Amino acid sequence: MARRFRGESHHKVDNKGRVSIPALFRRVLEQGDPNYTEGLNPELVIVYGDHRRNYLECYTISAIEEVDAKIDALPRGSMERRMLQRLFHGQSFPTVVDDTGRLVLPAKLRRKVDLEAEAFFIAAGDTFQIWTPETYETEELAQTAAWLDGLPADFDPLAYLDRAGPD
Amino acid sequence: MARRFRGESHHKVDNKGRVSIPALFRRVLEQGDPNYTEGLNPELVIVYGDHRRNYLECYTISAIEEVDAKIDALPRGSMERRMLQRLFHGQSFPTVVDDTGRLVLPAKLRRKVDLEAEAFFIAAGDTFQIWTPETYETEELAQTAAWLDGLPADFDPLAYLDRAGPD
DNA sequence: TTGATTACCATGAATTCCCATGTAAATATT
DNA sequence: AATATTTACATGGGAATTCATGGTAATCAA
Repeated sequence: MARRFRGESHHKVDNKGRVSIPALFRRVLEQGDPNYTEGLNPELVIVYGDHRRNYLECYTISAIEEVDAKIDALPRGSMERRMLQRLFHGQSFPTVVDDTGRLVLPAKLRRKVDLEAEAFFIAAGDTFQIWTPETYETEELAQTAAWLDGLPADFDPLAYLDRAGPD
Repeated sequence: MARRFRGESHHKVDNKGRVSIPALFRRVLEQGDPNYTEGLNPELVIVYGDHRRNYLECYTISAIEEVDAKIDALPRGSMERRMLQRLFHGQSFPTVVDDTGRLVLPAKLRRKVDLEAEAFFIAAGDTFQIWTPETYETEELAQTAAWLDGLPADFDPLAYLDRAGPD
C-alpha cells in the first residue's frame, strides 16, 4: 500500500478558487504520482460525484489508476460498470498542484459543495476530502453523533477495531 | 507481539513545542518502524482524537499499520469505518523523532491538550500517551481511585488478568 | 475585449536545521 | 576502589527554509 494521507486542517479559499493543500498531503501526492520528479508538480484527480455528494474526494494518480483497473475488470455493458464510469470518469476533474502548493478549484466545483472563504481538508485512507466546514460539522459529525446515540452508553467505538461491535 | 513501551516521566516543552521523548520509548519507536535503520530517525503517528480526548496517543509505525489494516477490512461506507477513519486518518499527525531525540508538537496539538511548559509521558502497552501533568492527575488518577473504591477493600486487581473481575 | 485562468512575485509566520552546553551514566584506567 | 574519560541525554538558541496567503501582470478563450 502506498503512503497514506493523514491529518486534517482548514485553509483559506480566495476568490480565484485557490486553496493551499496541507503540506503533508502534498508529499503523499508526490509519492503517488508515477510521473512526479523533484521540481515538478504532482497531478491528482478530484472526484465530485453526483448531486448527493457534498464534498470533493481527491485521489493520487496511482490510487485512481487502481480504481480504473477495477472498473476495466467489470463486464462491458453492465450497469455497475456504467455507473462507476460515470462517477470516476465523468464526474471527476484531473488537475495539478501549482508552484506554491495550491489547488485551483473551478467555480463549478466550489458551487457544487458550497465552498466559499474556507475549506476543511481531512484524510481518508488513500484519498483526502475537501469539505465546506459547516457542512462537515452539521452533516458528518451530526450523523455520527446520532449513530452513537443508538449504541450502549458505555460502548467504545474502538472495539470495532477488534470485534464486530455491541451484539 | 512487538516490543512494548514501559515507564513514565516528565519532560520540558519549549516554546517551539519541542519535547524530549523518554530514551526508552525511543528504542521502542525505532524497533517499531520497519524503515528505521541505525543513524536514521524513527517515524511515529500521534492520534489526538476529538474534543473529548485530552491527551495525545503515540503509535509506532507498525502499531498504526495494524490499525489501518483493520480499518481496511471494514465495509466501505459503513459508519464504523467512517468513524475510525476520521479518528485514525483524520485526527492524527504523522511525524518523526528529531536528531536530538525530541518530538515537535505543533501549536494546534499543544492547545488541544493544554500543554504548556511540561509534559507527562506514560506507557500504555503498544502505544504511549502524552498528558498535561495536571490533567493526568485530576482526571486519570481520580478515575482510577474511584474505580478502586468501588471494589472490595481486599480485592487484588491482578485478578483481572485471569478472569472477568470480582465476584 | 472582457471575463477568466494561469504564471510570477512578495511576505509574515511557523517549522526545520544545525550547533551548543551542562549533567548524568557508562566505561576505561590506574 | 577511586579517578579519569567517554558517551548518552535533556535542553536551549539562532539561522535558514518552508508554508500559507495575497497581489499583479501576462495569457487565453470566445
